[in-house]
Amino acid sequence: MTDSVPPIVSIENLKAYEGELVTVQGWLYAKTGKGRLQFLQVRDGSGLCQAVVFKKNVSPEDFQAAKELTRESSLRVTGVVKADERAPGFPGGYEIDVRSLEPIQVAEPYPIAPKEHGVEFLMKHRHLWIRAPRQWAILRIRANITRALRYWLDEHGFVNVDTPILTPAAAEGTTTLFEIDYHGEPAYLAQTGQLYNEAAIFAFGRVYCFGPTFRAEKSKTRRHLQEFWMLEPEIAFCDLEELMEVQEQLISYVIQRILVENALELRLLERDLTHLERVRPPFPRLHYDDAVAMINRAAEAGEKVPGYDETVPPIQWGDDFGSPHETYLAAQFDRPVFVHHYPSQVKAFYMEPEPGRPEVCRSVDLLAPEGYGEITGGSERMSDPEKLVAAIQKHGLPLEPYQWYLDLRRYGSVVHSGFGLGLERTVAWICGLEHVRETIAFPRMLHYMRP
RNA sequence: UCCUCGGUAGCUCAAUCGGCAGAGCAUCCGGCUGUUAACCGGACGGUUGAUGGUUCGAGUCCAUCCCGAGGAGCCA
Repeated sequence: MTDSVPPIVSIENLKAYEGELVTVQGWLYAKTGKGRLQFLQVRDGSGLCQAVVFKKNVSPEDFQAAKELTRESSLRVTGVVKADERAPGFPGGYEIDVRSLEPIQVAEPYPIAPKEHGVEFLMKHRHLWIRAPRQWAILRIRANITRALRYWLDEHGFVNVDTPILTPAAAEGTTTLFEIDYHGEPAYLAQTGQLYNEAAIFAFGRVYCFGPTFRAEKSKTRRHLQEFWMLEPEIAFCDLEELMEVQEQLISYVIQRILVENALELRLLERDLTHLERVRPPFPRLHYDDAVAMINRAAEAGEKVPGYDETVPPIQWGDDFGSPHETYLAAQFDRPVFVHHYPSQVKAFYMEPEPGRPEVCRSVDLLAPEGYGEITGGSERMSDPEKLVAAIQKHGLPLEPYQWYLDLRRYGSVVHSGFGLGLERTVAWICGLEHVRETIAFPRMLHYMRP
């Protein structure tokens, strides 16, 4: 068997082949030449490892080929796996002592150097930028967050029901929507699947949808995209308190799983893990009344908003929080915090008013720590048909398009609740990123959709 | 939509008071047996975002526009 062809192995599995002859196929991330020695850093999608080409160990042709390889050239290298503390890469610690190599394509000069670049340049080369180690780590974590979210829901009796992306009207009647031509009739890209989820719970009990949503808002901040992915669970026979329990269980599960399964990626991102390790139930709960009092106490004392370089602005009871308010509130806790019972006037029409205190509703937002802002928003839904009709009219919305939605309250209405989780903000928080644009392979931002 | 900052070599940036357009990296050539964004020597590299104006002279000052970044509002 001495003439057998060496196996093609993944870099993440190199360790298992120590001392053996293997082939790795991938792309050249970086190269350092040193006379009769060439260090090749090879990526294959699963990781990155160093391949060492000694002139005396390979044919003259192969050594010359190694010298002529450019960054991002595709290649196969065959050699013996050796443990070496000096070997860079991820997982790292193992390198390939090359015996032969086969360039597949020698790449043209690569525009992205392994050093500092500006945001504009990198975004224009997003199709190439995603090859970089940091982006690789982020997008792998994103994929695993998605997997963990779905896994937890699937294991807890939720049925995945996909909701439409093309919709006839605004679901909440608030935010700006992208309009398209639906065979002569105006239609809109969905900003939420919630109303359809509410129909689905009467068939399946617990459901979730998970897909892209669209907001045509002129938002240009580190927390906003025009197209983002939202996970929306909806649960029958569930009130506000139970809704918060579901959220803290789900989010804690995801984070603890990422800490274990993506330790390598988090290390690559140099993420401070102490914040994430604390994310376990229960999360603190803060009533809107108390939040307002906290903010105004801080405003009076002239406290600074962390990372904002301005003092906490005062707030009137009944107003929604601005970004500085949310950032200040979240900074007062060492884990995500629920803020519940917002004023009804600043929330959507379908949220259940608090019995005996209709000026507030049974709504809840989850604020992530470290300034990442609102990552979920949800509520107990109004279940009484007459109250819902009144709420729709009070918000100045037409009744006719909501007839099917009102049907849900006519045929076996029950207490139910749901929430939406912004995937990109969650990824940014877990990865410790400055901006959500790096949390999705091809972000859609204000006036920016190429590539 | 509003506020603030920015646009100079492929990339990251410098250029004093308005006075010769510069450096590092990348690329190419040569050297080096343990490099980690290697190092040493050499070469190549410019419509200073666009248009108009002020001036003997504009990267620099003025006006308008284009593009980008951060923030506000709104939201996940």
